[in-house]
Amino acid sequence: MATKVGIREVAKAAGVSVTTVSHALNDATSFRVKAETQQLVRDVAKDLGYAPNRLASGLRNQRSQILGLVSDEITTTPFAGAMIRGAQDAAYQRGYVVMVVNSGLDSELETREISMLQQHQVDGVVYARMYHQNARLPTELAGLPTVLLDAVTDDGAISSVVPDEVGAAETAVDALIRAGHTRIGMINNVDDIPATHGRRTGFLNALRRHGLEHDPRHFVIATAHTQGGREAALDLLAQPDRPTALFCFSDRVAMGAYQAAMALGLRIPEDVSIVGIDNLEIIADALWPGLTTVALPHYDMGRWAVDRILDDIENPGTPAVQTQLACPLIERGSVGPPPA
Amino acid sequence: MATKVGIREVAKAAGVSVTTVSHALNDATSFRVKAETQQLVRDVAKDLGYAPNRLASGLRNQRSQILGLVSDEITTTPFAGAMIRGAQDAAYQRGYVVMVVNSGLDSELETREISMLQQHQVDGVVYARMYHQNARLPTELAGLPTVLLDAVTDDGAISSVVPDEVGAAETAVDALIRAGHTRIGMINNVDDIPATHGRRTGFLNALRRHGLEHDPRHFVIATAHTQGGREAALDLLAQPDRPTALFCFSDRVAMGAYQAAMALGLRIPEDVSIVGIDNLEIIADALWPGLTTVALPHYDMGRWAVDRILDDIENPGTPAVQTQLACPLIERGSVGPPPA
DNA sequence: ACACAAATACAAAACGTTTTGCAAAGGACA
DNA sequence: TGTCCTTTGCAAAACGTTTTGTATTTGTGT
Repeated sequence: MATKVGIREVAKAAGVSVTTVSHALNDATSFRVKAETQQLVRDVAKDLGYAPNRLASGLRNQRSQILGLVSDEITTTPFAGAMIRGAQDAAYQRGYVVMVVNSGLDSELETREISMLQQHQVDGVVYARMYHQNARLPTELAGLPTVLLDAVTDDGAISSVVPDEVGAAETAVDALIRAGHTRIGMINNVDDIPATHGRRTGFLNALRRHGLEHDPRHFVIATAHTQGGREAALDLLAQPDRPTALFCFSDRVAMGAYQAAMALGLRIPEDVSIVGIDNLEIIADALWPGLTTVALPHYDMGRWAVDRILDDIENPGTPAVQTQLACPLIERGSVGPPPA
Repeated sequence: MATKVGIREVAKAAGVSVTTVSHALNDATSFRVKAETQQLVRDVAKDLGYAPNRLASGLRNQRSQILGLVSDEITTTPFAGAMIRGAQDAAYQRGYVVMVVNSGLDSELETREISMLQQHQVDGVVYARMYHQNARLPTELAGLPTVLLDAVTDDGAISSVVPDEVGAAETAVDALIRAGHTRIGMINNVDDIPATHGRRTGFLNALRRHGLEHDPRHFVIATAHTQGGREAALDLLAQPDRPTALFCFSDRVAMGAYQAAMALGLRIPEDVSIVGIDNLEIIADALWPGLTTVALPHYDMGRWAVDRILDDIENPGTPAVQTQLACPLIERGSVGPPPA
């Protein structure tokens, strides 16, 4: 087993001093080393399989090249996975690496975990809330480059990235309108969260923009899971002049709508069209026919967040910016023209 | 903004030397400091909000207190989330923190990412394969405490943890038998992976153990997603002496079985009972009635893996061990007695 | 009181880098 | 050939800890 190769081993092998090696490797200050020497050093380093010890360089530079990612809830949905992957991809491309902690709803635990991150001298942290709510940032994070993911602050003092909820809803409803529907129902969420309000106004916007009028009887509120969706859809579809299309708060709700349609003997999309939001592949792809839905950009939000942090690190003092990311339509088989 | 507080600030504030502070804080070597002095130092440290710089201590101790987690595929299912959470929880409890990288199927990228982890001097890595296959470990990992998660090596030279696939299948089928079923069908996966074989033998075991005979016409193979399950179940349930219960390779397959049953006008569980494997809440909870299924212990595997690594770090040379973790039955509403 | 042992605190070195201030070597011009 | 300037290489300090070897204090027994 080869003894550990550090910068001094490289220096010895190349017949130069460690200073020279350092300069050759970090070509920032590289007018101090002759081009061919630099090349030599690099070759030797590669030959020896040299890799810098980032504990040491981090200590010296006061920069760990580590980003923290604190998330409240990482399980139960694939969303967190996509977000982490986006963050990690972006970090990797810029030479950083991501430390993940998650604390559920235990905010004392969260505090301690943030402290761990700080002990490791993370250069910044993305603070992700899975349930897209207005959140206040833990005070411990003050002074550290931070961006909020899937949440916004009231004061706008810190950058944040969230899905464009109203745009998402408009996209979904537009798809229905484009297919020819004029009587469109919506099953919304009961919870008082940004998604609820955003998707409602998106729904109304789309209707208004196309000059369609909104029948309040076609707007119902349910708990945001499959069972809630089923019951709500049962209500909606049993009405005499039932809507010919349903815009559902989420894919899980949409799944309930499928069940209701099935129970009522209505075929999708021949008798009723359905569109959801989330693009939970595990559901949208599994339903029959496949569910047309609008994807939430978790991967992109993860990328955006770390890119923003790294920009801020490299160029401190950049003013905070609040971003909304677009939500693309994913077409499968659940929307068709309205029945004649 | 308070200037950064290091060990020397604490020392000055407490009126002692930095050595004393260090000894007081890491009570391992603590016969060298008087108990009350130790207490004093600790109080002062807490007052000042002192937190050690782990870059520095890691450098000195040759121990970073960081674990790497390399995963091939982190998105699309909630499994990875549960696994990460398990790993992170266990790590946190023992004072460690987890660095996550994921590389998809790009093995060259994986190599570079592992190199990043090593540059950060991770003390160990859990190498997770989401698709439970026999895997060989990247050679770069040699010499670093490592455990395989959801995969095993041929030579058994390195510790691993996987679900007890045959036990999982037995548990699922037992539930059916206990409810009184004697004609039980299985929809298995086509892919040549451990899960496929394990669940098949578990199925056969359970039948044999209860003296039930296995009707080959009640055993079908399908691609492991909803559509495959639907088609397979359609086959199975259209047979004249159709099985009264179906054991499905996965929850997604089971979802297909639901669709088939619905299409054939069979009620669940009155006309046919169904059980899956995975406990994908997003599906199992959403189906109607809820799907009885067997949970895959991803959270526990994550925990087990890091606990094993940390044991190995604290006590090097412990022989490798291959573990299978139990898979508990999660009862919902999809199994009942067979129709009269 | 004295010597000796035990208990406690301290200064300094080390971990692997980066970077600054200097010294040496090389080249050009007079 | 000598001086001066430019180019290139080196030694040493610093980042914030931990730990070893040693000095100092405190306490005990005679």
